[in-house]
Amino acid sequence: MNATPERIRELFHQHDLRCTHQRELVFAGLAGTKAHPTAEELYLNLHGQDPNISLATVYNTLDALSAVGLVRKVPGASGACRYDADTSQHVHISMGDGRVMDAPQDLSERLLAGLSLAVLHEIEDRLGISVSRINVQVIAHSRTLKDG
Amino acid sequence: MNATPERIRELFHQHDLRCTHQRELVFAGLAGTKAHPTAEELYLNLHGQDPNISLATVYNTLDALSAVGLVRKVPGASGACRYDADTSQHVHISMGDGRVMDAPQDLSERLLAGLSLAVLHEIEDRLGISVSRINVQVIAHSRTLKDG
DNA sequence: TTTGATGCAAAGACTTTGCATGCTT
DNA sequence: AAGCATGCAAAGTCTTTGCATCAAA
Repeated sequence: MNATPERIRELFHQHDLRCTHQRELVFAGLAGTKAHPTAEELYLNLHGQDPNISLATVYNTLDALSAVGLVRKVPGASGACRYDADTSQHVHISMGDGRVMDAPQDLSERLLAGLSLAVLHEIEDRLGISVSRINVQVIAHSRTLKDG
Repeated sequence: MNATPERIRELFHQHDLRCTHQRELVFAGLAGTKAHPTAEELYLNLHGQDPNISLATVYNTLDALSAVGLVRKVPGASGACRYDADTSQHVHISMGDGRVMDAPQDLSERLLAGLSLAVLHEIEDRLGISVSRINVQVIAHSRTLKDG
């Protein structure tokens, strides 16, 4: 999902975001990993490329980007908030240690395909709400030899 | 889901938890609401019943109870962590303002029934992990007159 | 009795904010 | 040139921890 600088500028313009050096770094850094990093992890990664970037800017930028839907906060059960530049519907696998992985795309699709749109509409109607998205999160832990 | 004191003592014993007054209060308080409160909200509720209970104890107790599976942390996108004493598989609806509601039980069941066990097993096999649970979270916001 | 839980306050982790400066438009 | 973003540090929010005391087993 490596976004070119041109593509990033385009995305930012589409969402009325000023295109600053730091924001490009943050978005490119997030788009270039599958690790769903925390703000601080991302900050440490970016620090090599621009030693002046500040953690506050990383937080501010991630906020700005999630406000317009260019990145998403991924709900990990605990600890620091994690971020993902892949905003397509896909299944997250939360490991006990806090790491979050993507499910393989084909399996994500097959799992999500089972969710009934009819039921979602009924939820909307009965509760008088609008559904904007569904998160499916698989809670898992690495398998030991004993597990079956 | 109102748990009697006897039932609570039984549950605690089953999980090798000391049955203290405070823990009973916390569990009963959580089991008696559908509001998925934060630790602080729960603390404020319980404070009326026992003005001596401390926020730290509420946190410690909620940790102890989730460690043995008697309560669950519910992933709300942001802000303070929320808790639920209903540990059955059910769908959570996260509203934009941070509140979390349960989906009506019949709709929860119908939605979850669509999730393919075969796909879950394939996730386990392919990634070499053990799946312990699935969270399905519906992101929604209250409907305004304009929405359609 | 022994062991673990409580309450308090302090420390810690994570995130946001105020403000002067600098960069994007 | 105007206005928003940045960097820094301070403040804020949420959670955990150390320790003396107390209660459950």
